[in-house]
Amino acid sequence: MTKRSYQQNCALARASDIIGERWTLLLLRDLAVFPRRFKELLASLKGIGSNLLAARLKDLEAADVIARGQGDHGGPVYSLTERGRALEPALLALIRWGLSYGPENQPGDHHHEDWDLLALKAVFQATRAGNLAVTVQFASGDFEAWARIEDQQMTVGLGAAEDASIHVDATVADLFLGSGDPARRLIKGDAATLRQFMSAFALRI
Amino acid sequence: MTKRSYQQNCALARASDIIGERWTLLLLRDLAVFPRRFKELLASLKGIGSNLLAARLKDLEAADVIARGQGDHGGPVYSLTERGRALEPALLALIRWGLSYGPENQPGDHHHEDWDLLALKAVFQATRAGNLAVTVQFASGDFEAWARIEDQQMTVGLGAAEDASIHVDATVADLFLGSGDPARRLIKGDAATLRQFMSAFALRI
DNA sequence: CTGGATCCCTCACGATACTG
DNA sequence: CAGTATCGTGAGGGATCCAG
Repeated sequence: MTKRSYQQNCALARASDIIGERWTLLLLRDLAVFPRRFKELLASLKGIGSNLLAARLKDLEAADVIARGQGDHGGPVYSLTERGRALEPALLALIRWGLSYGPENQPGDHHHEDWDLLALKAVFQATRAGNLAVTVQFASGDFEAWARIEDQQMTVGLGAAEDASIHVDATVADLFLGSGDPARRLIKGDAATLRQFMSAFALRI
Repeated sequence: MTKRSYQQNCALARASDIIGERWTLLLLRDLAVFPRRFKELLASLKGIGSNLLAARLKDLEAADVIARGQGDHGGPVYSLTERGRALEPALLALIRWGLSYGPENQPGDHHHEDWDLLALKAVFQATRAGNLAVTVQFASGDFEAWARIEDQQMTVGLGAAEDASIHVDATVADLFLGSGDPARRLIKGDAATLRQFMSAFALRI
């Protein structure tokens, strides 16, 4: 397995050598939200082929972008290293650019609710957050995730957050792109705070 | 020419559909500094093959990322559209990440001085610039470029800037990575201002 | 059953030759 | 000079197989 390289002494070319191959950015997108196992990645990256996924994981691990750990179930779990997490600003910048093509769904497109969590982070505007401190719990079907704003920083994650003061019966897309008053999604918490939370994001940039 | 797509309703996947193919980011890197003609791109992207370059240019033009214009010499010249320029933050973020692998040259790597102009923009720190307003002219061999700081913004370009108050006999790499006192590169201008200019960049982030 | 490895076919890539 | 045409090669994609 001899890796192909652009052979250019340029930071962008070096970055492209590592994360520029097909599927790699999307793979890192998934890991940016939560550690994943092989099967989950295979399901998320529809069409990748298990051999290619294995090769990508191996290369990224060798490049110190991801690490292979041990999950609760005993099997391997992949997560970002520090260097991998350092990619997040670049991912968010690319997402912002991609959003300029509109959030519209193309017929036949796949969709995972998890992806919207990173998109949400991409359109978060620290200056709009003020001194807001809140954690919002999303739940819809088998999708369960949270988003927290605190100290003008935003963090997201999968699963349940114990400190969530607001619970909505919605995915991220439901809440931000759905029709009607978002407040009707509320299961628990204050409608005004939810509005304040939502106003911290600029869907159109 | 049916384009391959990830078919995911995700901004990052949509961005990858457009600028995620091999060579594309490097091609846009070149155009981000200056409009280019076919031959120049072919020379910069060593190894691309003229058919592939032609295909990439066509796809990017169709996606409204680049535009094909007419140069002084009568031949076609490619430049970024507004949407292409909107990619710059993402390019700079990727460059910053790539820089964490160090600026060291690998044996056999190609290098164009132009690439360092974008890298310089990537490590520019507005907060360090203060109220500095200066244009620095680089010249070394057939390389001629300028970098301007004004209103805590930085711009770069190829060629000569009439308003350059500082002239150095150096490439960007010479000035920032070269050994010895940078001031000895001065041809015209104030050494203290040059130091101030250089201190507006954080090569290590 | 999960986490891969192996195989094989196809297509995108890369080099070169050629044309307006 | 700016591409187009052609073609060999290797990476990608899909299915299947194997080990823990």
